[in-house]
Amino acid sequence: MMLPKTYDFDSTEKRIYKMWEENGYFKPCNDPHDQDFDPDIENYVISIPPPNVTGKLHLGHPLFVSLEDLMIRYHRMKGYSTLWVPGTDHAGIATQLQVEKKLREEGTSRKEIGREKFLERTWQWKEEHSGLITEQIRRLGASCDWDRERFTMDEGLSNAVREAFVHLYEKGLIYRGPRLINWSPALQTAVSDLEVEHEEEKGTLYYFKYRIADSEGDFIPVATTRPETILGDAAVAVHPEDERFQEYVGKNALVPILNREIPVIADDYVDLDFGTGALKITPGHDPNDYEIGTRHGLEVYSMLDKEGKVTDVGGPYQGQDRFQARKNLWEDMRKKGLVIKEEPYVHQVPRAQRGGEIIEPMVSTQWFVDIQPLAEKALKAVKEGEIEIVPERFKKVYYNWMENIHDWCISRQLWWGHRIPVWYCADCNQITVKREDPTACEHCGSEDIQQDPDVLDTWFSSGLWPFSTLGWPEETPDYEYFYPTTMMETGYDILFFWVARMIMMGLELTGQKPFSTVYLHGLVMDKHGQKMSKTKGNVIDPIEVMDEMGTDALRFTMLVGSTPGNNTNISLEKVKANRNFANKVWNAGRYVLGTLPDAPSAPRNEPDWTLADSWIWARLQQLIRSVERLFENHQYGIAGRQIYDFFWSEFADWYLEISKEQISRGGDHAYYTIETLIRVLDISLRLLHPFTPYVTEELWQHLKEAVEGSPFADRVNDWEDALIIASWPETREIEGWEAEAVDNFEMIQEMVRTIRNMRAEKNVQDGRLIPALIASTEFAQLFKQEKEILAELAQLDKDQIEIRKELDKKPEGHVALVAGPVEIYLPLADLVDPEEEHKRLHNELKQAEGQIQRLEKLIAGPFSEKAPQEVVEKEKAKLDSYREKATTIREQIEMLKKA
RNA sequence: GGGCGGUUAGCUCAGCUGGUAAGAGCGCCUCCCUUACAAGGAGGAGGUCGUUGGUUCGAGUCCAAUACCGCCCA
Repeated sequence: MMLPKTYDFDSTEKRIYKMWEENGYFKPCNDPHDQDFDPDIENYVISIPPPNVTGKLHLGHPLFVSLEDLMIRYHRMKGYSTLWVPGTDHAGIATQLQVEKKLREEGTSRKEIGREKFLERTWQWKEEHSGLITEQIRRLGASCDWDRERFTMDEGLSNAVREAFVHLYEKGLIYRGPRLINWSPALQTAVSDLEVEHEEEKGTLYYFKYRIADSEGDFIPVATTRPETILGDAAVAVHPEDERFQEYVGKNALVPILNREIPVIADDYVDLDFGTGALKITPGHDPNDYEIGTRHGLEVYSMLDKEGKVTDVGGPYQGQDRFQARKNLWEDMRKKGLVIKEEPYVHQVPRAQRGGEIIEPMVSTQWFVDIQPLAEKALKAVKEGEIEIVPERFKKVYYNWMENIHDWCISRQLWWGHRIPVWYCADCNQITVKREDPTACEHCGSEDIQQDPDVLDTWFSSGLWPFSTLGWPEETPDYEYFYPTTMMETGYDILFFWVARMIMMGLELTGQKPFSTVYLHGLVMDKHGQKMSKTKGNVIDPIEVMDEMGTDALRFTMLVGSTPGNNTNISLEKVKANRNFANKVWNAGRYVLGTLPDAPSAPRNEPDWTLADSWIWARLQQLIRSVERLFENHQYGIAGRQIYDFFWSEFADWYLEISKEQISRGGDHAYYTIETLIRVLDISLRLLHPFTPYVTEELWQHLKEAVEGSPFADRVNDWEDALIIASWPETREIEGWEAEAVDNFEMIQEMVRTIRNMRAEKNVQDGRLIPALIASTEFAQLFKQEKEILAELAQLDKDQIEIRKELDKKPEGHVALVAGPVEIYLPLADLVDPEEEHKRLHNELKQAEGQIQRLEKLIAGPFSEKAPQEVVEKEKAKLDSYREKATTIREQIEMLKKA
């Protein structure tokens, strides 16, 4: 069968994916649901970081999918019972916003249609859109077990959420109360600290007078970036050691316009050098002030309502929008002579991660997780090495966050999500917290109970993901066998959102770590390291990329372009280069398949391996060992690059070319060369499979089929039905012959390069075979043996190659070349310009002499004594070869002079 | 304010356990559409590895300062 000249990913990918899935290759090879299940077989489990159920693929997805799929495929080939659990989360805010937008377009709203109807619509929306993202993940080649796909709002996972909530509540780790939280006036919900971003923005610093009560004319100057919050001030604070304001401490100050009396307090939180050195304290609207307020027992005034409008606390400004009130109040204060000055000022503005609206810190009654006890355990698990974090530096970040953690506000004033399992009794005012929906108050039996209207933070449910997806709280077979999971692979940007919370929840709820290793990847940026955004117009759509260049190209780009924990800059040029690589693999495969018909049906003798055979085999074994070591250290990018280099620069560029000559000899040479081609290609495809699954599977299938119909049919007896489940190449011990083979082959390579170089320099026409005279004491034997190969690769006339141990006389009219200790003479008399030759040889001599000098100095120095013997020997050998080379060049120059 | 990362060829980046005049892809220059591949082949130009100091026989790699860029936390 003839393969197309170019790898056609378009016609391949869908077919291959379907074949994998239909054959059940994505399922664990040892499944607790099977008859012959063996609980002792080692497993390897990843739960996917669930993407937003109604989301669309962006470049972050190919990165994590490629990495996780690589880990899974590698371990599957190694024989682990691998399970990759796919799924999506309900993304409370994002999804609700999408549906609300839709409703708006229809001229209605969520409030208008009511909760029940709204949820119906949202489920409908989810059904319509959830297919997209999973379809796209499939397209990336993800080998996850789709039969185990989960969604955070599935029945099972909802039970898990409920169990978690009630468990924590019963343990006293969940409480409800008024606290300062981050409020989003536009979304009309509380959000957690993590969902607020602090951006530096230009603003104004407003200076004004805080008058002292009963002390006409006295005032404390105060500066603020948010004058409207003056309405909620509860104190004026000065530094205890600040002499300027000492006399006022203990007295009262008058809130501008409102004339409310508030105390002047001393607290060393105040920065003496900032602003005026005095601070207004607004416990109801600033986290730091809230803490100071708690310390000093200050009143908490809430001067803004949930829509960001001034409350009755603000007296005359009641009902005004927060920004309007700022203007009006400031204007009124100016009229009263309380304004000192304004100056431009850059300050941190809290904005909603979603939507970018300015977040309003305010006091609100919400549900919280008492996080300290959970954090302690989570901290310990990482500190004691029970959970490994890669790269290691993120451990510090993790510790720092865990050690300064704040209670987690988990209630959201949304409709889309897990409703809080708490019921309030209208009769006795007590609350009922239940795993099953109650029909009556558990305290007084009243049936007049109402469920809390709020839902839980989406991250509350995703924090349970590694175990809820396996069936927890039920002790399912999956949960028992696959939990704890092995690897948590995700972006470092959600270390806190996700990883940290999963560790806390996992340890608390299951009593076990949720996973052994955390691997954090970086973010995907554009080719200049800029964040991709619609406004910058630098967004790359992965779907388009796959359409144009294939999935393997995109995956390989992601994998080799990334270093753990570092951002990855991606550009179409890079993807293109890797598309070319996929095509290279394809064509090398085509070539190997094409050689099979030339193979004799059986060898006559035991194999007599050529230098090239030995070399490529030694290099391949080296590669396998290296890849193994790199995979163990999670250095997937480097591993990929090494495989790429081996395949292209050694296998394709050298061995394939040499094989043509060896096959043309026929007989055993042809037989064993073709066998080597098959073996090296097979192993290369196996190594490459986790990186570029499609092209390797497709090609491997062709290879298998072709070999089955060839004299080598018995070689594929132990090949599995598909590459995806084929065994991973095993590392072999070094047998001792390898180093010499590699050294000798490298000598051949140097010879060939030297001659090619000269051909190019002298513009010798491609295809023109030239004679050569080669002299080397050490390598004459080798060259005689490899004469055909040399001729083939350097385009020499093999009948006119003369190889000698030494020359009694240098030939005239030749171009003289030196490759290491070897002299080469090419009879290019017509092309030789003595002057030019002299210059060239002189340059080479100069270079060699430079090296000699450097090495002599090195060896004469303390290096010889202090460096390991091996390294010293290597340098000495180098020196010798440079000396030889220099001598040869000098002789050649002499020769040239005579001519 | 605390912490982290980056700074290597024109561009984008590798460089794992320090080993000896630095690698890749793209771009550039010369030649070649040879029966695996022009999405290719052969050859070439191009870098005092941000700066300064230190450790070491030996530093792009380890340590310390410093500059610039970026990120996280407060």
